[in-house]
Amino acid sequence: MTERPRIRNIADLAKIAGVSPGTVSRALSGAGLISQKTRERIQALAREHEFRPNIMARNLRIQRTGAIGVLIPLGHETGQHISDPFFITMLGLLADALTERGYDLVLSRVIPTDDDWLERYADSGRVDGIIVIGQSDQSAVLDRAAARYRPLVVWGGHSRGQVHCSVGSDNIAGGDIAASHLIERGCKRIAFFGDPTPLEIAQRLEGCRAALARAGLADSLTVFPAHLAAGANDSGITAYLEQAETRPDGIVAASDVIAMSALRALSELGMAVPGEVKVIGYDGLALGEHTVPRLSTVKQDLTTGARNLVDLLLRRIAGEDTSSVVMMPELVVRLST
Amino acid sequence: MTERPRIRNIADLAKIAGVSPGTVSRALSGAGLISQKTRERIQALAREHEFRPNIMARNLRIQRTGAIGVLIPLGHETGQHISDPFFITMLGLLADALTERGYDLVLSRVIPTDDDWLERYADSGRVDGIIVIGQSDQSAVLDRAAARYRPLVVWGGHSRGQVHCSVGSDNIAGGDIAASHLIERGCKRIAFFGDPTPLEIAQRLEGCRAALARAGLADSLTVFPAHLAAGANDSGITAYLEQAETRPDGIVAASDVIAMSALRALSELGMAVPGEVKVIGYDGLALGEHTVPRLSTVKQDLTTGARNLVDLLLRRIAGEDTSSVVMMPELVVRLST
DNA sequence: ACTCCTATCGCAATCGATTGCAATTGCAAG
DNA sequence: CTTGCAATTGCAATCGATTGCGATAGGAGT
Repeated sequence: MTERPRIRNIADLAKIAGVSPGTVSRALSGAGLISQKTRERIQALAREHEFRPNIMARNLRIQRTGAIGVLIPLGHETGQHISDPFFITMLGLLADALTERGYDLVLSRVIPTDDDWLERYADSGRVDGIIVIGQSDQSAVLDRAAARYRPLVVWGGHSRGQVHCSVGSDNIAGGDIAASHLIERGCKRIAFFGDPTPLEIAQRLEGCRAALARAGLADSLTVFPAHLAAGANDSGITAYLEQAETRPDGIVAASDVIAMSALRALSELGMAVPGEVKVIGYDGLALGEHTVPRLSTVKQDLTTGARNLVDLLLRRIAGEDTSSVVMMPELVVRLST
Repeated sequence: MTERPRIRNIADLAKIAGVSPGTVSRALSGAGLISQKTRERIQALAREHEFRPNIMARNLRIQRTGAIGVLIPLGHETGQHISDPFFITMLGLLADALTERGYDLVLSRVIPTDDDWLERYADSGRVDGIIVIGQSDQSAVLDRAAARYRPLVVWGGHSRGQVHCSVGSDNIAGGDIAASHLIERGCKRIAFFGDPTPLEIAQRLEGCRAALARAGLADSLTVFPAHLAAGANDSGITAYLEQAETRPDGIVAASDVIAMSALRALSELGMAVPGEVKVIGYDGLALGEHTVPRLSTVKQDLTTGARNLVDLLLRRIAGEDTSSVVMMPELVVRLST
């Protein structure tokens, strides 16, 4: 309607405005020494022509992509979807936190087949920094990459001597809280449902053990290595619960999703919750509000967790050196215990 | 260990190799006229020096970003998380399909405050194409954007006269299937749980109505506008079910998540499922396997859905013109009906 | 009116890879 | 040994925005 020649780049706009490309750049980027008048005039012109500076050119010149990679390693269970509601919750929170700080979130699922998937990704130059959700069984890989590639933070557990910067809740304390709660409720035969291959799960189990030891119930603990992924569990859990000699009166699930599977299995076996068996989950997902019965759980504050992840990452990108953050989990009592 | 001067760009490598930058480019990009010998020599050199061409420069020259934007508009329920397991399932499948085709997936949550969020995003130049998950109540916005911006596909319902290219299941047929199933099971007073503001939900309701009309039960349908988001429902659903005069004997839920809330509410009210009330969900998520009782549902094949989305989008990027795809949903009978 | 200073603006190099076109090399045929 | 042709390689422009440095214009001060 206005002009035929579409404005494709900053130079075109400069021509129309009768100034140099540099001036247009300064006018549009906000900062820079430039007079109020010309700035407003050029911005108005840009708006009128619906012109937006090319981001790729900007990225090249500025030497940053404006994107953060979020990686989800699926080390301990190949071939699975990200069916865990935990991920989406975290992902949504990260998306918010990153958008707020002006970054895009590029999502990549990774199935670690070799030992340098992380370093390859870091060197690919597609992102300015990396957030890894969950250590899975890749702690060594994470440590190696962190030694060389600075802008990297990880959601997960913290262990002594760990090189990479992590954010997560105190899994040992969390496991302790869960087990202690069941003990208070009178449980004597406690089972832990979860595969302790990933670091975090191992820590939760460790906390469990500690609580039981304090109560003199150390040898009453049984461990069933249920998978984290929804759906992979069910027949196994049912079979496990059917063995009368190991039938527990309290279950500490390594995640809310596992707890959910346990609840269903118990229901099908006709075992009352919390009457005969008490069940407590881990994570504090919204999901737990909808189970039958509502799920007691150990809640991690994922909102501040996501905020911490982004905060630490951006500080690392800025060159700062940051140390890991461990948050305290919190008991949420609902109706399953 | 080898050389001090780190190889930062293609020119450095060229110097070392004793060739021109152009030759290095050709050697590394795979294609291009170049002799076997030099290609292998240069590739070996690149590997040795751990050199990877700068992606941003490549993007600028090639005029493509190699990224696809996945947008999730949250039009009808502001301030919510993406707590819906449906999203994560779809997201995971999309991530796989896109990675397979060499694209990155950049995730953005959008809370539509104005009418041109989509066009702004499209013009931002950050991505080569856009996939929108769910029409929400933004059909008009989608249509307007689609008229101008080609590489755009949408997961959701299809309606006559729709401009944008969509992939989704036949929601009308799906609603029909759900209601018909309940009718076959002997239900007389059917309730639809779901807020029909989004197009897809409205279509499911329409299908429901059609099935009831055929059975002569047209005026027995009640609609409760439950929110899609988990957690927003519960008190409302319980209150609704407590009103004796409207107590249904069959519930068609607009999503599996809503169905899950319904199951829990029914359990708390002491109403047996499927004895007193039958419940059927919609989506076919893995989640449904873990509810008590296991959830009957109308399943959409999200795997081929995601594949279709990516396929159509890439063809649109290539300049082709594609029309919408409607897939047939499928009844999955479990134990809640 | 003249000098000086500074707030703005223009110029041109730069980021790093790609690619059309021209030049060179190699090889084989005559 | 020379010519011809084709396979490789080099050259240099290009993608579009940013920014340090130098130039200019405007105003202030005397």
